[in-house]
Amino acid sequence: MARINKARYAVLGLLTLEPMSGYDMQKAMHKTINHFWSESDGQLYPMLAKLTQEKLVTVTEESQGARTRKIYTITKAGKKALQKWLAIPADPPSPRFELSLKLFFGHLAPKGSNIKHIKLHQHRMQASADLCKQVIKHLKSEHASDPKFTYWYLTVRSGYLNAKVQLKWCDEALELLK
Amino acid sequence: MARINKARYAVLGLLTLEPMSGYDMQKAMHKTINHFWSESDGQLYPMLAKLTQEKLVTVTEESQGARTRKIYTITKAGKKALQKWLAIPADPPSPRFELSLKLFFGHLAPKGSNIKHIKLHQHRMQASADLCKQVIKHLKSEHASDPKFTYWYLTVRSGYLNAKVQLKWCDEALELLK
DNA sequence: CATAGCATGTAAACAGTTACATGATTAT
DNA sequence: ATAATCATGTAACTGTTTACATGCTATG
Repeated sequence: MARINKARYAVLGLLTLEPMSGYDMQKAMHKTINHFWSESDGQLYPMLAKLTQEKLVTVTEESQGARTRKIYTITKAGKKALQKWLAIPADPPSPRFELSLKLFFGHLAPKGSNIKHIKLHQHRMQASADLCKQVIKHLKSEHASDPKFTYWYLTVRSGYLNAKVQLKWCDEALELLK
Repeated sequence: MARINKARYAVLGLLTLEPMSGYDMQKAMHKTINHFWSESDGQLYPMLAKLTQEKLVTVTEESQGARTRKIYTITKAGKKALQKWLAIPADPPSPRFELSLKLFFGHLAPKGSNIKHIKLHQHRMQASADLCKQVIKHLKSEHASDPKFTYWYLTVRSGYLNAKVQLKWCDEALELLK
């Protein structure tokens, strides 16, 4: 079975929101899909170039003085490719939870390090839950009538529930280990 | 900052349980750390060879007739390397939830495909929750007095809670989309 | 005039998957 | 006999991160 490159669809998807530059896309990623998807800079620009070559996006250069921005726009073919991918069932995820891996061998770890790891995780999950809560609030007040609202909401809701249940797990874990 | 190869520590960690062959390790992975960690075959054998070269593990060949098995044993240096890694805080995970990515652009998807994806996810999460439940039961009856018990339990407990909250999310999502 | 942010990209190295290749042993 | 499982590995490809490289523009 051929492997499917998902970075390309993340990029194509973002370009359906509006035409933008590579730099814009970095920021857009952080504002939108960051809870459940991430691409590194090193992937982004080469992917945009590749998609241009494949005619799934087009470029227009916009210059402001000496500086030029390359604005990418998705083509009809690009949108079709995205829609085709959207219909394909997701691969079963192959999980990589470093914390669990460390904890599984926790009896070999130096004293206190397990608890330290869990407290760090707790801190991150609290931040994630707070952020999701904020995003949901923002979505409800600004985008409630948008046809995309339900879909956007569901992704953030998933992030929120995950963070919350991880916080619950942290409490249990700290109780058990102390 | 240098990147840390985690596959090597998964391998070293499994070898602390008991000496085993590459083939054994594949099975051991499925029985133990599969809920939160996975390595492909293509990683495993080269990694064992590499670790041998670095003297973090040793090999002894065991022959049964014409067939030979290579049994790997962790060395003192290997155990030290593992313990050192166990003390290092985990990297913040960079999430890759394909389902969320698809759903985020769900308004562009063909009719019914979003719901199909969620139902598949629901099915997988139910299977995962059931498996975790079974593993917990097994742990409690067979390993309750093992000093590793608490750590093993916590990893499975995390998997169970995650699966459960995802099932809750599936219910909400299906309700919203129907 | 220094600093932060805007803007685009490349190169090297490493990680990871898939498919291929080979052959022995055990159970049906 | 034949199928499943034991057993070890390689090669090719693709994905991904990190660090590097360059230079402009706005703000204090």
